[in-house]
Amino acid sequence: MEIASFNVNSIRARLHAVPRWLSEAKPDIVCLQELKTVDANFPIELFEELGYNIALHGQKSYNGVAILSKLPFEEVNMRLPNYGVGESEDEQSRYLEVVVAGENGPVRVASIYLPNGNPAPGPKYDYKLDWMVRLRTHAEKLLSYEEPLILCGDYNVIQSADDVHDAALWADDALFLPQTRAAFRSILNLGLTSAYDQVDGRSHQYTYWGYQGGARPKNHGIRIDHLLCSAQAIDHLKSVRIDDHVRDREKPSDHVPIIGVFDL
DNA sequence: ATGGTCGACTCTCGA
Repeated sequence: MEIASFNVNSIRARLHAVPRWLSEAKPDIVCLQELKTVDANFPIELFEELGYNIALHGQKSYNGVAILSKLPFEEVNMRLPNYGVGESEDEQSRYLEVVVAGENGPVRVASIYLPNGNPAPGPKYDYKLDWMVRLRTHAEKLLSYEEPLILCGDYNVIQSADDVHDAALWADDALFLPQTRAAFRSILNLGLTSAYDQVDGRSHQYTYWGYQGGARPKNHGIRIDHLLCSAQAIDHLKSVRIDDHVRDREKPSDHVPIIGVFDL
């Protein structure tokens, strides 16, 4: 089973780029982020024609997540539960979770668009940190099921200096502040492994290059898109890749897909 | 010499 994460930066601006990549890569499950549209304007038929079932949690203008799956959904859950942290409801569309039937039992997959948090400090940064606490609490609950679990998404976290071309330039950014990295580590420390880190002998590649200042040709990128895996998932991981060539095509997203191949 | 980000949406904000 091939499972991918792809922040598309507006699904309607990517009506060529996303289907093209899907028809080449043929992943079984794709977690999309930053749809930037309501469900009614999502191009459902385009992806159904490629053989996908679609779970949607859109929002006008900002955010929005979806999961495309060749396997039917056994369960679909929108929004992170509040767990008594921060605001009363998770009103921004940033979390969608499904269960599909794998060959050896259920596989739980989530599409996550973690808040950016800039400028920090400030209310947006507080929202990011609160959201990370809620995600941690929820991940702890999901891990208790002892199932293959893959939390895919744009985490908006630069985990280490190896994941950025010039750490000094990002020192004060919400994606790289020590508090952000500590919150991310505490999620990993529950027992989740980033699929990419599991593959030996690879120097860190990036998953995002901004549109400004020739970031892509200069390779001024960051690695912020991850597949976080439970033990029951990581034990079945065969390979991981980042399809960074799609960043050089016409009208690209600023992110590229990351794909994990699992024996599940 | 000029312009040097893009997307959604009213034109400025978010990333």
